[in-house]
Formats: sequence, C-alpha cells, structure tokens
Amino acid sequence: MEIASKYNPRAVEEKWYNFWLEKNLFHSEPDHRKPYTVVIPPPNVTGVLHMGHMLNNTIQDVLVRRARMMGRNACWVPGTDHASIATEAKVVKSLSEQGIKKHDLTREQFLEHAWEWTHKHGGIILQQLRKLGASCDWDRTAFTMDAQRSESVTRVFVDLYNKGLIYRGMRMINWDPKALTALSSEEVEYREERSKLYYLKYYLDDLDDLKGIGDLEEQGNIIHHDEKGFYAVVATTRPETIMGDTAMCINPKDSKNQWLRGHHVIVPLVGRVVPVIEDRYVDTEFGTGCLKVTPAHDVNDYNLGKTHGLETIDIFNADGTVSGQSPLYVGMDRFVCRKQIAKDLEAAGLMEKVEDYTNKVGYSQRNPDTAIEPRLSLQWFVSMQHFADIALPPVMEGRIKFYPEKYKNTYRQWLENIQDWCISRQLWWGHRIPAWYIEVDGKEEIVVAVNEEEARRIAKEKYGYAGEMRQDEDALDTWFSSWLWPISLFDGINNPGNKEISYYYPTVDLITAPDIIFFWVARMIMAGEEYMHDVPFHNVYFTGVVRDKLGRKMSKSLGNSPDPIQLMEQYGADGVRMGMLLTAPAGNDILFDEKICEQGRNFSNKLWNALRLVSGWRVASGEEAVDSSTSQANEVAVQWMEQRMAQVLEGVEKDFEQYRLSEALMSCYKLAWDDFCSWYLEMVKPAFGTPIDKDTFDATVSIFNRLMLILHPFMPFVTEEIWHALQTIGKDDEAAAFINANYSIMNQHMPTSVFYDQRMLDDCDTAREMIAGVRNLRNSRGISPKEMLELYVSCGEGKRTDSRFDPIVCKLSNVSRIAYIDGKMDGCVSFMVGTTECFVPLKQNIDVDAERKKLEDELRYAEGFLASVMKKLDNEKFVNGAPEKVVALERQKKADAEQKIAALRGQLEHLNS
RNA sequence: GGGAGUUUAGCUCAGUUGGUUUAGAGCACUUGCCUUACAAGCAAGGGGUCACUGGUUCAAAUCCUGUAACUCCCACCA
Repeated sequence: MEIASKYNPRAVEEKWYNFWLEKNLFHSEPDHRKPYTVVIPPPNVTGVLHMGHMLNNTIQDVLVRRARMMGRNACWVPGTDHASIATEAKVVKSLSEQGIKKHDLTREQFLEHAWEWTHKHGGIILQQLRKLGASCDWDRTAFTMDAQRSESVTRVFVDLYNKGLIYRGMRMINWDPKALTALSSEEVEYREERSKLYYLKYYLDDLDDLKGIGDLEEQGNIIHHDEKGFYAVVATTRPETIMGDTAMCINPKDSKNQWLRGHHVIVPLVGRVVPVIEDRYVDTEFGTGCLKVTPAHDVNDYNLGKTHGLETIDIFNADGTVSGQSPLYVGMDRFVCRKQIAKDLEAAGLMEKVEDYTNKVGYSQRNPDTAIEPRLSLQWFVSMQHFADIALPPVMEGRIKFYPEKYKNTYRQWLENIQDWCISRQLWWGHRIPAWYIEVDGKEEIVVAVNEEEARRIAKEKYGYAGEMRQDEDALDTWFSSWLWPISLFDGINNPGNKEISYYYPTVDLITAPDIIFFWVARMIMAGEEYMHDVPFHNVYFTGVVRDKLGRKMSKSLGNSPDPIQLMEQYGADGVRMGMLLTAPAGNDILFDEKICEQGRNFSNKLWNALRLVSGWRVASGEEAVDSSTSQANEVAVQWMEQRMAQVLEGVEKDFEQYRLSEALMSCYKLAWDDFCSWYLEMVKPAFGTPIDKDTFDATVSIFNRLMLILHPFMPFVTEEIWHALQTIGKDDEAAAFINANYSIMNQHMPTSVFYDQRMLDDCDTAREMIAGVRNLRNSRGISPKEMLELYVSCGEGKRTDSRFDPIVCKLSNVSRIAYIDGKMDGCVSFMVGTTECFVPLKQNIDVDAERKKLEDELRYAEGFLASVMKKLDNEKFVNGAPEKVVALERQKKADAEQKIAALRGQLEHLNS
C-alpha cells in the first residue's frame, strides 16, 4: 500500500465533514443519557468568520466532541443574530448605493429589502464554521428573528411589562446621530480625545457697578471686568451648546465666585439672560468654577435642570444638526457649528482664551466614527434593579463559575451599579415593540399585548375602546432577544416545561469573549433566573482577544487579520485549530502569529507518517519465529507506553476540569510526538525487512487507536482519517468498506486514566537518560550512530537497577551489550546517569584533555550543588524547623552529590594515571 | 478618579496551599545527520541574578510593603 509522505488535509477534511453530516452524527435528541448542552454565541447573521470566531468555536468544538466521546448526549446549538443596528446600517448603505433612501420606503418595503439582504448574505458564517469542523447540530440552527425566537421576545416583553419591569419614559439617553437611534449605555465606548477648552465671557446682566470690589477681592473673589462691564468666565469643551444654556452654576462654597450670587448673566452671542444658580455638584477646581448649564444636552446638566426647575431647550435635531429651537446656526452640523461659533465668539470679543485639553468622548460601538449625543427622549426601559438582585447570587455563590475567576469582580461591580436598560431602538430591522397607542378621552393610553388582536381585546376590556390603534414604530435592542437564547432555542418561553427545555436546560459551558459580559452573559443569567428559576449555564469560559503578533487588535483597517478560510486551506483546519489552542490560555489575550499553525500542520503530518510506518509493518506469521529477546523487549515497551498514556491522561483530565485546554493539548502533543513516535515506535520498530510479532503489532495499533481518540477533540479530521486506516488494517476490502461506511471515531469512548506503575516510568526515564548519554557521547566525539559500541555500567557493591529496559537501551543507542562491572574501565569515556557511572570503550584515541575538562566541569557543578545543600543542612534551624520529609530529602541530595563527586574524582584520577 | 490584571529563556507561556536536585515546556536558535515513517524530519546541545526594592521565614519565582512599566474594565469633572 502506497501512502503519500505528506498529509493532505484538504481532501480528507471535506470527506469526513460530509460523512459526519450524512450520518447525522451531530444531531441530538433527548434520551436517557446525561445531556451536555452548549449554545453558540450567535454571530451576526451577515458577518464573516474572523479569528475571534475561530478561537471561540474551536474551543466549543473541543469541549463538545470530548463530552460526546465521554458518553454525554452532546448538543451544540448553532444560530445567528439579527444584529439590528449593524445589519440595518448595511442594508441602508446598500440601498443608498442603488439610489434608494430608507425613508422613501415604507416599513414593509424596507423589511423586504432587509430580508432579501439577510437571505443573500446570511449564514455564510455558518458555512465557514463547517470548514473548521464545528460539530453543531445544524438541524437546530436558529435565528434571533425567526418565528419561534420572535414569539419568545414578544411574550417576554409583554410579561415584563405586566410585571411592571418594563416602562416607557422620557429620559436622557445616548443618541447615535448617524444611525438615528437610541443606544443603551453599554453600547457607548469612551475614547480619549485631544480637544480644546474654550473660556467664554458671560457678562452680568444686572450689575453695572460693583461697590467694594476691593473687599470682595480680599475675601477671595476673582472679579472680571472690562470696558463692557463685569463678566464671569465659563470653561467648556462644547461651545456650540450655548444656544441651549438656561443657567450658569457655581458652587455655593466657592469663595472666588461669591460675587456672582443671585445675579443673572447673558449667554454670549445668544443674548439670553439666565440666572446664576448654586449647586454643590460644581467642581470649584475645574476651569473657573463656573459651569454653563444646558439641560437638554448633558446628563449632569439635565439633573441640575431638574433640581433647579430650569427650562430645557433642545437645540439639536436627531441627525446632530442645529434645530429651529436655536436662535442661531440653524441647520448647521454640530461640529461645523463648534468651529464657527468659536470664530464668532472670538470676533465678538467674547472668548477669553482657548486651551488644549484632553477629554473622553463617547462613541457608538456600532458606528465608531459617530460621537454619541446625550439626548432627552421618550424610550422604553427595563427596570434593572430586580434583575441585578436575581443575577448576582448565582455567580457569587459559585453556581456559575467564571474562568478566569477575575471576571467575577467585574460582574459584581456592574450589577451593583446597574442602570436601567434602554431597549427601544429607532430602527425597523428587529423585533417591533408590541405596544399599541390609543386615545381615550383625549389622553394617550398604551396597550401592550402579544399581537394586535389581543391588544384590541385588552383595549376594549380595559378602556372600552374599539377605535384606531397605532403600533409603536420602534424595534427592540438586539440583546433583548439574545438574552433569551439558551431558553428560546429550546422553546422554553413559548412552551414552558416542554420536553426539550426540561432536558437540555441548563446548558453546561458558555464560551465567549469578555467584552460581552454585560451585554450578554449577565443578561442571560437574569433571563434564566427570571424565566427558568435556574442558571442558563454552569461555567463561563472567557476567551482572550485575538491580537496580532505585535499585540495589536485585529481589525479590518489595520489589515492585520488573516483570513481564516485561507489559513485553513494553507495549514488544514486541524493545523489552525491546534495553532489557536496552543496560544490560548483562558482569559489571556492571544498574540496570534500564523506560523503557529505550521506546528499544527507538522503535527498532523507526524501522525500521518506514524500511520505510514505502522501500516507498512509485516506481521510475523505463525511459523515465522521472532527473536524471543526482541519480543520480550517489545513487551516492556508496550507496558511502558500503557503506563505513560495512563499518566498523561490523568493530567489531561485535570486540565479539562480547569479548562486549561492549551495545556491539555500540549500534553497530548508530547504524548503522541515524544513518547509514542520518538520513543515507543523506535523501541518496537523491527529491523528493515524483518517482521514484527503479532502481540506487539496489535498492541501498537491499539495504542495508536487510543491516541487518536484522545486527540480527536482537538484535531477531528486527521484523527478520523487515521483511526479509519487503523480499523481497517488487515481487513479485506469488503470488511474495510463496511467499517468505513458505518463507523466514526466521533462516537467512540474516550479513554480514561487508569492506575499506572510509577516505578516502571522511573525505570524508563533512567533508560532514556542512558540512551541519551550514549548518543551525546557519540555526538560530541564525532562517532557515527552506525558504529556499534559497548556499554559498561558500574553499579558498585552489587547494587543493580532493574534491567528490563536493557535490550531497549541497546537497540536505541546501538550498543551490542550492557555489562555490569565494579570499579573503573580503562580506555573508556564515561558519563553519569544519576549516581551511576557508565563507561564506553572507544577504539580511537581518547582526547584526555577534553575528557578531563568535561569531568572537571561536572565536578564543579556537583560541588556547587553540594555546597547549596550543605548550607541548609548545616543550619540547625533548618534541621530542627523543616518537616522531616524535607530534611530527609536534603540528606538524600547530599548523599547523592557526595557519591557523584567521589565518582567524578575517581574518574579524574584514573584519567591522570 | 476607582478597580482588576500582567511582568519567569529570543518569542508565547506553565510553575497548584512556600520545600523534589542552583526554575520547566513549546516554538525559535546552535551543532551533527537526506539513518528504508516523517528534512513539515532525526539526534544532541546552548540559553533565565524569576521587573525592581525592602521585609517575613530554617527556606521565597511563590507570602507581605513599596516602586516602575504595560494591559483591561468601570466612573457625570464641564
């Protein structure tokens, strides 16, 4: 059988993915087994796969595949998010490219376009996940705006409204002037920005003459006046908002501004006369201690306005241009206006000075170039205190565990300072708010119901109303559907207690990025507690942010984000998966260098070549005798490999319990590459042309098999390919075809750790050191690996280590025999394994000086080591204070070091004589 | 302004409640090998005053005080 020496992932990956789909192996139905449920963090429906998705979904797939192999009924539910703002923006853009304006369309026409767009671009990302090998139950693919999910959203809205947890009100909200919608406070990102601080002159309206200036100044007042009169100076970063000023505020305790008390000032350019009010909110240290108050355009000013009963003048339109409420600059964009007003103030002599200033400006998360505008408007809110109260305990009490744990703090901090959630969006793409407005006795009343028919019924029942009804135009925040995801996927809102929700809920693990801990994780916990009275998941694994190798975030504009599809074509999905996992400890950012995928690709190839080796072996037939010493050595090798595998599995199991996936993978990698390929296969590999005994062959195939099972969650494709090859070795075509058509590694049982013999592992380590010693000796003296050597082991006083590995040592270090001696050997070079001296006779002359130097170096090290041990042992406090075990250990170290030193000295003497 | 985290080999990271040889891994690096599975490979090897400082202890990468640098989150100083 001829197999290519290079593994080719492409054909293999497609073949097996289709096979898994055909056999419906990802599909789950409730049964008697324990469920293992994971819900995908739904990517944006029209998005494309990026490295963050790759990481996130690789981790999910590893966990899901492993759980499946451990006998759990694994169900990984995929789906997409309608992403209202992002998708609507894309649709609007596409329409405008066709020369169509959104508001020239009716809502229905627009939605038609939006659905068309969604169907065209939607789901690409799910197709891409298949390339990665994601074992999602595609039959369950959901969409946050499909019928079942939409119905869930509506029901929850109605329910929370009826419980008094959703209300509509006029509030200061964050407004996106580009998307023309309200945002929640979580959707605003603050960025530091270099700007200007403008110092404006507000002349006093009612003060022409000030008596006793000197006295006032002596009391600490800072009084400005010029030929035009007395004035106060106000520092602001937003001079364009002065048209909305309705007061000026000072701190009542601010000695430098006492003289302004009770007066009125004139807003520059605008000419409006506004009162000087006093409030302790004002920071006396900032600027001049005088604050302009614009209740319509600043949250703090709004609060001041409320307490002091100020007028609110909204000078901006929804798109950020100056509104007709303003006496000046009507129609001008807010930023253009800022520049213009600065010029005009300057020209009018109303600008005292301008300073450079750095402040934080809020931007829309979805429109990163658009500065958000605080805006007073009528919106729908979820009252959050109740939800904070129910969502905090599960995490603090450990019913939900966060990995890494530090996010517990972040979570608590947020919940303890919770703000109400603005859920209405002035968008069409999304779940329309199920509220209808009616007019009863000249007053607007709201009817909230799951549909119009129900709304009519309520209107009639409650208000005796049967006339016109107008549904709210707004849609809901995307996250208002996402927070129901673990419930709505199993129809737990519409059909509480149904078979699926009862079986699959709660889910087990949630794998997500930390930046959506508030948006999504926290709110799912709230919804879970509210509607299921149980947590939505038990563990949350927060992945890191995928960065480039320079530590920069991957972004389209930087062009530093590799295309995952291309990466998979280049290195194979298995290679990329391994690359991602190797650099991804939980919670740490990932500095992704695509070279790491090479390691994964090379590993696939290594496994592939191990298969080539094993499948090329000829098994000895009955009458063909295999050297009994060889088969004995092989037996030891097999036993050792079994012990080693059990040991590694123990560690891997612990790693998985703590979600240390990269470490688990590294252990498996070393088990396969180092222990299995480099050591075990070399131990049992028959000489060229000779057969291998059947027991060893069967054992090797069995071990190889289990290695594939262990690795399968990490590298699903190559392991399936090799596993099939191993299953069919020695089978006739028909049997092989049957196996290939009917079995998959996917649903085999994951090997578990068993008791192992530490003694045997230690003995093998000693043997491995001995082998390395001989190899090193060859390397450093230029002796060919082909030259047969002899090895003498001086074990003194008949102290002999277990020699069962001797034949293996001979084979792997190309030594004809190992003899045990007392004392030293002439004409030899030596090395030490622990405290044991090993001698190798050489035919050629020995470079005495070089040997002496080696021995002296070793001696120096050993003496230094002994000195450090003695420092402890000579210390009475150590001997008396440290635990007995520790002292005994140090004594052992001392004895070993002394023995080693004596041996090295002996060798040096021997060399010199 | 508040909080959290990080700092160990050239790079990315382990190092479990202080004690198992004067600190480990992978990659990279050096040397020698096209040895009949694999050069995407094999063998061997070099490389670190554990950010700095002071302390606690018989014993510190590990615990405590401080310092520095970087990162992230939260917050209404215009």
